[in-house]
Amino acid sequence: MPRNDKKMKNSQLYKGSLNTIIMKLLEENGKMYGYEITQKVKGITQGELNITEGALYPALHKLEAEGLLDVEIEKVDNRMRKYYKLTESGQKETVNRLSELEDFIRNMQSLVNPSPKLEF
Amino acid sequence: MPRNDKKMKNSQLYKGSLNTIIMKLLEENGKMYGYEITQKVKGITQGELNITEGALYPALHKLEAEGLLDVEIEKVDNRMRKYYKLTESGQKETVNRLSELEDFIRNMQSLVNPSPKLEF
DNA sequence: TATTATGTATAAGAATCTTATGTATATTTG
DNA sequence: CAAATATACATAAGATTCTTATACATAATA
Repeated sequence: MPRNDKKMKNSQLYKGSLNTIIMKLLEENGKMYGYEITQKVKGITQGELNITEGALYPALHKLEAEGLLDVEIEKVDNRMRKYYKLTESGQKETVNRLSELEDFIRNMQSLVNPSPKLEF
Repeated sequence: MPRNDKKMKNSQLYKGSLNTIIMKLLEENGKMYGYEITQKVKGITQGELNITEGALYPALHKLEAEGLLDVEIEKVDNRMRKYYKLTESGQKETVNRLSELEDFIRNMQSLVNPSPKLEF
């Protein structure tokens, strides 16, 4: 009966990174639909990151409301798909978000793996 | 009049990483007090990450309540300091958290910087 | 025929953080 | 010397993001 019994062991660390992930994937692939994004992320992370629908769809709607994404509905095999792509504004913002992500990763690496103290 | 005018441009990306940062610093430095942690993080990240008290102190209290940290109060220069250190349980958990962080960083790098498609 | 996969959606609640305060002492600056 | 800044802890209200659960619907598979 339970339709969704896949265990999400996603650590709290991923919190806050979903928007950046979505925008990066759209920048790379032109247009994608929600379900496709979840599968793509699962593939790239070898099953380690499973985006839940409860997180994904509200995020997509919000990015659209902010004018960063455009949507285009298609019907494939009698099933609805909502393709999202970056707007011009979204493309510019993606550059900023990716830059922030690089800073973030660099900072986290500095914290976790501090450069060894110089000895003389 | 405004006592706290430092701008926190911290992106949402850091959300969820505070506990891991705290535990790693304690693992590295033995014992630290709250204010010291904020200054250390600011230093390591060259001012890019400023932990707010509103995030830090509740996090420390929670880690203590979970049995991962021990606290020890000292008075220095007539000012109170609460030194925190990892419990045994906290040390074990730190290993897990750091492992999770490494996975997280690796996955984010895979997403942002995908290995180029092989061409023949 | 029942389950799994595909596909989108929302609501309730949890977790984490920002912002704004509050309290107190020490040090530095105008 | 008075005011501002630095040091040091604390909490409450609200925002944001996510998990969990549920809902609906069609296609493919067991």
